Amino acid sequence: MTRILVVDDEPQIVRALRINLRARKYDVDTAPDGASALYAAARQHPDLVVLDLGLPDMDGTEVIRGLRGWTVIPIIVLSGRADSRDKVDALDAGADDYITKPFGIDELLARIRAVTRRGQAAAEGGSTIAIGDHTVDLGTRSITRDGADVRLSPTEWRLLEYLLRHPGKLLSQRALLHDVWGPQYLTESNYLRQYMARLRRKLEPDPTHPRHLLTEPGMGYRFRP
Amino acid sequence: MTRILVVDDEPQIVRALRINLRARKYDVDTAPDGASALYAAARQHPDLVVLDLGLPDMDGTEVIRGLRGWTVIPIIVLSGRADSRDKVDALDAGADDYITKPFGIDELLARIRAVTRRGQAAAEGGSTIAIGDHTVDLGTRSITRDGADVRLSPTEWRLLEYLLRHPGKLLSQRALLHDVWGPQYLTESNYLRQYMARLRRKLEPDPTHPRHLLTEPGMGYRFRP
DNA sequence: GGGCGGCGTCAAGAACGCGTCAACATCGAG
DNA sequence: CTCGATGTTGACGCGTTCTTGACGCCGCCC
Repeated sequence: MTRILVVDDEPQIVRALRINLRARKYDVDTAPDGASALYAAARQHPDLVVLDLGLPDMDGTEVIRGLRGWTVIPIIVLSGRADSRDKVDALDAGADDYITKPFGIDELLARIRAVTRRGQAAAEGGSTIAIGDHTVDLGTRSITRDGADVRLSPTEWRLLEYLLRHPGKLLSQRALLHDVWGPQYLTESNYLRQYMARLRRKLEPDPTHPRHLLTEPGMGYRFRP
Repeated sequence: MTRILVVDDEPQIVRALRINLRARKYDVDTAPDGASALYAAARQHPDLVVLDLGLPDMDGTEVIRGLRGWTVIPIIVLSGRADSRDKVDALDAGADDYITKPFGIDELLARIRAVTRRGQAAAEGGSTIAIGDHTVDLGTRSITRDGADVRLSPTEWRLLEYLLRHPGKLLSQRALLHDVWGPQYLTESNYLRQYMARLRRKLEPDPTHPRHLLTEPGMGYRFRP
């Protein structure tokens, strides 16, 4: 879950944000001033900071600089002043986005989505799937087994990807042949036997007794996570 | 140098942006409508797009989606409407930032700096990358191997940079050709073989058994840190 | 129990992708 | 103009992958 740190000294705004963000399944921490914000950030490692510039104890850009000294997590600035100077200062200090009060909650949510989406894309892009003692990463198209790489041919990859994208589901031979080889190969069950065997040799601990790449006689195949 | 594509149908705005951005040492391309914007982006590979939502030929969010289909470069949206709905739509379509007209040029510049800084931080992290016994610095475009410099041609640099900016990820031949040579070279796999060989001769300890610039037969290439 | 279809396995030729070499074109500097 | 560096093409050989056929095993049904 995404953890958001809200920094603002006005209780009613903090309350409104907390309610709205929690409703969207975000995890929310709050801090009323700059010092406690820096402390909370170091302690809780939020995934994103929503920061009001008008804090009682220190200037908002100081908080930004304090965070940027050790982390690159996104910072979205709230401010009551639409003054261009403030925006420039905050963004140059390291803020990722700047919203002027009064703002719509849906705009804030959209900007949160934009900022976190970017972070996730940079971090990985694809989740990783465990199959036996192998780790399959569909994003980078790589498979590792205790450090060593396992190489797959293009056809092997297409077949494995189709299986992994429908975990637990029974996939008919026709469906597999259609999506991996194409509509004119619907009867070539030879290929399927051939390449399922290859995948098992490369991925199953005991290829003759598969535990994840299962055969459903007369029907098709199934990937069991 | 950072290359910026400005998309707007109002000549005076385009002119003002061009002058101001050029003064800040940005490289500026322009496009008056959505179709030519998509064409120019595919052709010139800008590092950032400044996009006006009110285009004559197509909706701004359509342009965003068209770009997001193949690239992750930052997109900053300009709009005359402060309507919250428009902001949400644009950001959810894939925009990185949203500025309402009228805006101050210094605010735009600050947001450009914020967005490009983020991209660089996400891409490099430490700016210097080790590959074998060589040290590659993407910031200064230099490579050293125990004191001695290694020289690369412009095309070799573009190819190496694209590989290094996606460490561990499988990069298809199409993607590499598109981003290094351009969209009209998608089938010229000759170039790829030629220049991968050059990079390996210059960077790999044993070019015939590459340890970092790997080939995935039938699929593409991969940089292993 | 015998026939039958589905499945796993092996083997071998065909097709394809890739690395490499060599030659030519282009372009800017001296 | 000459020269060197860089980009552009074509061709060849080798290894991998794809394709195809055949065989044996097993469970199911008649």
